[in-house]
Parts: sequence; structure tokens; C-alpha cells
Amino acid sequence: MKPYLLQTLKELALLGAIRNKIELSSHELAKQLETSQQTASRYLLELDTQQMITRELGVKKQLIQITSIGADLLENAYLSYKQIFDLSTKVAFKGKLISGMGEGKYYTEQKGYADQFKKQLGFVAHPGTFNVEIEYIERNKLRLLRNCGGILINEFQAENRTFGNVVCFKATINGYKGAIVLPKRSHYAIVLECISPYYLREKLGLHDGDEVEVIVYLQ
Amino acid sequence: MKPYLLQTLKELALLGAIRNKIELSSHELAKQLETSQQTASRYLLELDTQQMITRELGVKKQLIQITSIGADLLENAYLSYKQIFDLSTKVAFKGKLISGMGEGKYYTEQKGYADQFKKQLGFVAHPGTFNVEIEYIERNKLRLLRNCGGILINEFQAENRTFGNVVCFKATINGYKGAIVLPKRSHYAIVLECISPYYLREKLGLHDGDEVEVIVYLQ
DNA sequence: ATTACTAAGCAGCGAGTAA
DNA sequence: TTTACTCGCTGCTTAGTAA
Repeated sequence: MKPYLLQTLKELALLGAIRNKIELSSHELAKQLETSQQTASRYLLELDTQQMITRELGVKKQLIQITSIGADLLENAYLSYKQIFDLSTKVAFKGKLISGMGEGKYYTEQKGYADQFKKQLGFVAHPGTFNVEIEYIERNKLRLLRNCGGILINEFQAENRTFGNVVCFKATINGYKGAIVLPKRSHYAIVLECISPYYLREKLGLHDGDEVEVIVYLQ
Repeated sequence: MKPYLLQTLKELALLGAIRNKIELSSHELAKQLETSQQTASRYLLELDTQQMITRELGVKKQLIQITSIGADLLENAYLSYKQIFDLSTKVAFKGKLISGMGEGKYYTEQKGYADQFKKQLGFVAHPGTFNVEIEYIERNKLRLLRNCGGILINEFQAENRTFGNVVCFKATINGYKGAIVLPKRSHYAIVLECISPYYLREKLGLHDGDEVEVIVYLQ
């Protein structure tokens, strides 16, 4: 999607073209976009070709309406901005499934953790963790999790050692309910350890290396 | 503001660059934007020149953070999208001040209207209307008002005639509290008639032809 | 590995204009 | 008035490459 076409679509939407047909000449659009009539005309042609708008050309003006394809594009852009500014809600991560070394199973089976998961998250975690290595480009986002509180799981003693504090966030993993688990200590993990009431590998039919989307709910 | 720079800024913001410095190479950004490393590098230079981001170049990566100038730009874009999709809130109109023919004064001084304004809008309207001729390009938006209910002011009898139903919306006129008044009949008015507790011409120090912004609250 | 320069090529812009 | 074509020119893009 060319940025200037999205921009144009946005202007059309601001004039009400999502809900109604609007009467608009290429000259008027040009003024709005601070460009030439020719360029505005070309933009409209491009949007039309890509089926983002419908047009009815009259002798004087044209009636323009944004199609559902165009509206979807705008909505996506909107959701991005929402993610930026209404940070309270959620953050999406993309990554790929990797194997742990069995330690996930060891920890999640500790009664001290399991009982708290049940109480704080509302589900009994399937033994083991579902580990998603976050894409390089998205690792910056991980920092956000460190600044956003989350659900505290308290440390406890068992088997002659201490199991440390852990922070959780509710999450969905490819749409399935679950949570992510962050050891309070480790600073720059690039892996999200997910727990869930389901055996996710089976439920999602995924193997090592497959793409996974994790949506983390920050509050 | 070049559209592709806004797009770039948005991607940076999605990676958390409004609140934190993020570590990002031009190559990574290029992948994200689906362009070449050179172009991504140039974008970053441009954003830097225009003081929309700050950069700290290291040997390996660069630390990037969005400045308040950049964040303001993004916020404006966000607010536009908000206006498109969260239509429930408000619509902004631009236009210029024009004179009526005294009929605004005649109507607003009718007790039948004045009492209802007081009751429904919570203020005593200054006699007369403040008339704003909406810019050509924005006239499409006027249609939205027709589909959005508003506050009904009932018709009444006086002086041997009927004063018809009127619909109001709360509004601000260049920031001052007021309302707009739409006769239920007239179909495609291109003038917003505003009322306000203040004598707006004086309060705003405006004359015929001056630019005015009217923000209409739809609910 | 980086960033970012130069140079060449190509996409997009708008003046002029036809319909 | 409109829309939208052609075409010359500008400026954006990217390959190659230096640092």
C-alpha cells in the first residue's frame, strides 16, 4: 500500500466517504491534499483500480464512496495508532515456536506456582511452557512489558531452594487463552514463555520454527 | 509532511520509540517498511534533520527515540483516525464568519425557543446567531449531522404562526461553549448557525470573512 | 556487521491540453 | 466547468561501495 494512497483514503474518510457517497471534484481533493488537480485525479484512478473506492462520474463532479476493502485498510491503520497511544490495552508479538529444555515443565509443575496460576489467572496451566522466540525487529517491544506491572506470582520455598518472583500477563497465543510468564530477574529475555490451560502444540498443530502470534494484555 | 515519513514514524512508534530509545538498524527498519536499507537510512536521516527523532549512532546499531515534535505529528494523525471511526464523539468544521439578515435575532429572542435552549443546553443564548459558512470541501460532513439525532427543540405557536422543530448539537466555536441550531426542515444548509451564552463576535474579535472552527459534539 | 555516499535509473509530478 | 491524457522534468529509489 503506497503511503500517499492511504493518506488520500484518510482524507476521503474524513469527509464522510465511508458511510456515504460524497460529491467531490479532483480539484477540491487536490486543494485538500495540497497537490495538483492532475495528481489528485491520478490518486482517485489508482484507488479505483485497486477497488478501494467506487466512483460515479458525472458531468460536473464525481460521487465517491470507500469500499469495504478501503475501509479495512483504514481500520488497520487506525488500530496501529490505537496500539501506540492507547497502550493500556494490548501488545502484539510475532515470533516462532522453539523448544525449551524441559525446565518449563519442571517449574509449572511446582505446586507453589501452579496454585497461584490457578488463583490469579483463573486456569490450571498445562504442564510445560510454550516458548516463542520473538522476531528480532519486535524485541524492542519486550521492554514495554517490564514497565507495565502485570500479575505478580510470589516466590516460595520448596525442595530446599527458593523459586523466585514471577510476573504474568494474560495473553492469547494464536487466539487461544493463556498467559506469559516473565521471571522477575532475567533482564532481556527474547523468548516469551507462555502457559495455557491447553496443550498448545497439539491444539494449534504447530512445530518448532512455526510462526506464532502472541497478544499480551497489559492490564 | 511527506506521507512516507509519517509512515516511518508510525513504525518506530509501534516498536516503542515514543517512550524509550529503541535499538534498530537501518536494515531492520527496511525490512519492516518493505524497502531497501538505503532508503530506510535516508528516511532516518530526514526524520533526524526535521527533528522528529533523535539518534545515537553506535558501531553496530543506532538508538532511536521519537521527539515531542514527532509524537505530536503522530497524535494528530491518530486524532484524524479517531474522528473517522469513533464518530460518536465530535466533528470539526472550518468555515468563515458571515452576516445573517437579522432573522437569527428574531428567532433566538422568541421565548418559546429561548426557554428550551436554557433547559436543554444549560445556557441562556445571547440574542442572534453566529453564522459560519462551511468550507466547500467540508460540506459533505454536514450530512453526518442529519444522521445523528441531536437535541430536539420542539415547535410552538406564537405571534399567530408556528415556529418549527429545531435540532441542536452542543458545540464549541473557536473554543467557546455554544451550540449549533439546525432547522428540521432545511435540507442542505451550508451555514452552521451557532448560539452561545457569549456575544461571540466581540468575544472572539472577529469580522465577516474571518476563519472560524466549529467543533460539534454529536452526543 | 554497520551507516550513508554517489550515480543511474525510474516513478511520480504537474503544465498543457483534449474531450 | 469537469476528468484524465501526454510528456518533460524532478526527485525518490536502489545498486554499488567506502568507511
